[in-house]
Amino acid sequence: MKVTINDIAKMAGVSKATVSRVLNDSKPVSEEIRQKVLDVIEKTEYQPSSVARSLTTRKTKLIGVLIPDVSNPVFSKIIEGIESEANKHDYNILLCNSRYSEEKELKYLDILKDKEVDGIILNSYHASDKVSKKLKAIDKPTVLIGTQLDQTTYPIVRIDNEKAAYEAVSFLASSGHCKIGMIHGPKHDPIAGIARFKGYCAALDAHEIQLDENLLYEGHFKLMDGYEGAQKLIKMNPEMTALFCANDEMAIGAIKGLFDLGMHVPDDISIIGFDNIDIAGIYAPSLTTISQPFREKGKSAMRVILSLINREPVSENLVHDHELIVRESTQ
Amino acid sequence: MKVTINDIAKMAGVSKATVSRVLNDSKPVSEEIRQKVLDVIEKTEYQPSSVARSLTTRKTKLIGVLIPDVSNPVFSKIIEGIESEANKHDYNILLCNSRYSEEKELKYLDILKDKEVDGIILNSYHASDKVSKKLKAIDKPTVLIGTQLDQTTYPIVRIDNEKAAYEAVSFLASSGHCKIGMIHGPKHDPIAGIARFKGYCAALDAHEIQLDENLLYEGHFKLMDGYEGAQKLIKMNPEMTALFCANDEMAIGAIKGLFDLGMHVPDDISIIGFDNIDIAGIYAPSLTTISQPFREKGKSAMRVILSLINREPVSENLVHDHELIVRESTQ
DNA sequence: TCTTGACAGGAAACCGGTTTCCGATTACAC
DNA sequence: GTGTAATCGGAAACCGGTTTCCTGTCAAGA
Repeated sequence: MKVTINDIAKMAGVSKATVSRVLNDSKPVSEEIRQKVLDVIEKTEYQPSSVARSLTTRKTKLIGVLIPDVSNPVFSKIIEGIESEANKHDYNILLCNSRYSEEKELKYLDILKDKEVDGIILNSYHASDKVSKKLKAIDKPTVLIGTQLDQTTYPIVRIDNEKAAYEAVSFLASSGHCKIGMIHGPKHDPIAGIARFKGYCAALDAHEIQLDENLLYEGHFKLMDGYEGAQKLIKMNPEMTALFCANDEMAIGAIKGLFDLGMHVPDDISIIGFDNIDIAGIYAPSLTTISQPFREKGKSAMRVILSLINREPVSENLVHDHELIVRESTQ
Repeated sequence: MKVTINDIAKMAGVSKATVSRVLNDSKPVSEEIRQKVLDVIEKTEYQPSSVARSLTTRKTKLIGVLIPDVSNPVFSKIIEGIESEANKHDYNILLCNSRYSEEKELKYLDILKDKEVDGIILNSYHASDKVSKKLKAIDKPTVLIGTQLDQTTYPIVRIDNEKAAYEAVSFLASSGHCKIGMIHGPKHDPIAGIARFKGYCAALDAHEIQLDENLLYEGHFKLMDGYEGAQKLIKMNPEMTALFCANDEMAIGAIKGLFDLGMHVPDDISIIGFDNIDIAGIYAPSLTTISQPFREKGKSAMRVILSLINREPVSENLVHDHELIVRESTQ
């Protein structure tokens, strides 16, 4: 049977209150008794039950991390950042993988309430009203990563997606391209979908290039979206010389799609991605892309959660730096 | 303030025992009272505290998953499998990322004990005696994935690494290659290190090829290990026509390393990897490799844990199928 | 010497559930 | 009408900690 605080108390000949005090340094205990208690604890390898402790302290040392897809490197790197920071402060990660389903997101929010996590880090895909409402009902320290929620004021950790897209497209325009296509994300995604598209528009505008609906294709960040999108766009616009993709996966799909039509990157067409995932640097041709610090974003989010838990002031809007990384896929 | 079972009891005019019975169907309750209780629960949006429940039931519905690196797709896919199966049965994942450090592995095992998880899935990197001992002390349902631990009899979920490596190298030999190098893993890794190397030896043996120490290079599964290893091997053995790498990352590194020396895959040299990570199919040239079902392994592990928790019999050794996927990097 | 205050440590309440034990009510058989 | 069994629901113990409250002891000050 597991040894409890009562066993320790009996064996040390003290009350369990005293044992608790020794464990937590919550009140002075004479050196003599303290040593006796510590000896017994050592001998029995006693480890207090965090479940019991949580019941009284109302703290679980658990942080719920809700993301759409663990196996997507974008999210797993964020998790890694969160974990490393959490670990430093004795917090643990309750992993919630929504698989891009709103139903699962909502279900997980219920679970997080039930488990009484100390904080929630939300990287949502379906930033819906329902999610927003449920989150409010849970009423725990919450941070959003790359997510926008209406009618809420949770701190947000992000990069300036619009500016980053602006820089990417400006780079293309400055390099002499004027027929620049874009494979953008879905409209319901305010971050990777809308913001990056806005940046694209703004850059065209700044370079006095007319926005052309025929140069646009909507994808869902999957390889095949890039593959099909690139093929469709180049067929409709043989004069297109550059293509901006809202993420690296679609960019690589685009390179493949164009290759299968006999076109070569960057000789025939320049391509820029977004995110700088590992493959981007390894792929042939290596991918020009926007790099964003996923691990750092995770760490920031965790730090904000800690501040919220400790009721320290936090900034509402933590914008991380991005960087345009020029490689072989553009010219 | 949070609403508790006592509040519900008072509002419904019953005892909290009755509320508990309604919640758990643990004893018959008259329809009239049941409805009254359910109404109050609905109205108040009451959700019982899983912390309090865990204290009495001694069950946390938490599964500790200990892996070396979340951001490695190999592991994140396993996690995905675990999560999807766990979710079906109302279990949750406590994520433990050891970052390949034994110290962190041991620390996390302490945390798992402290948190009183219902089960542990261990994909260890340092399968040391200390880990083994600590695991025994925790005394919880445990499953190993791709890990060997001395002096223990935990169920193991795995593929037949030796046979898979044997098939890969046999494929090369049957294709006419007889100078076949290998970039293998470290010797302290009984699975991806030793077993795959053994398979390599066995295949050479079966094709009556002499093992040549000069054709071997030890790496740690990193891209750069493959890059440097391939360059070193080809310089020492210009006659080498095929190279088997213990994982895909090293294989891709090898392709790059050889490319930078002016050699082309597969025209000048054939390369086989291991794992079939996403990049393998996308890379140019696409990689011939051994595919293993990571998600399925995760699911299996979780199923075994569930069986252990329910005290059902389990098989000690769950071997999943692998598959040789022939692509462009071999000829 | 007596009073006062500081301080260590114990008893007990409490956190929010589950479960055992028991009593009250009702139904049924004789 | 009485005895017995079945059934529903309440009181209380319990899970393993933390914390409040209180008591007894001892030292310092008057």
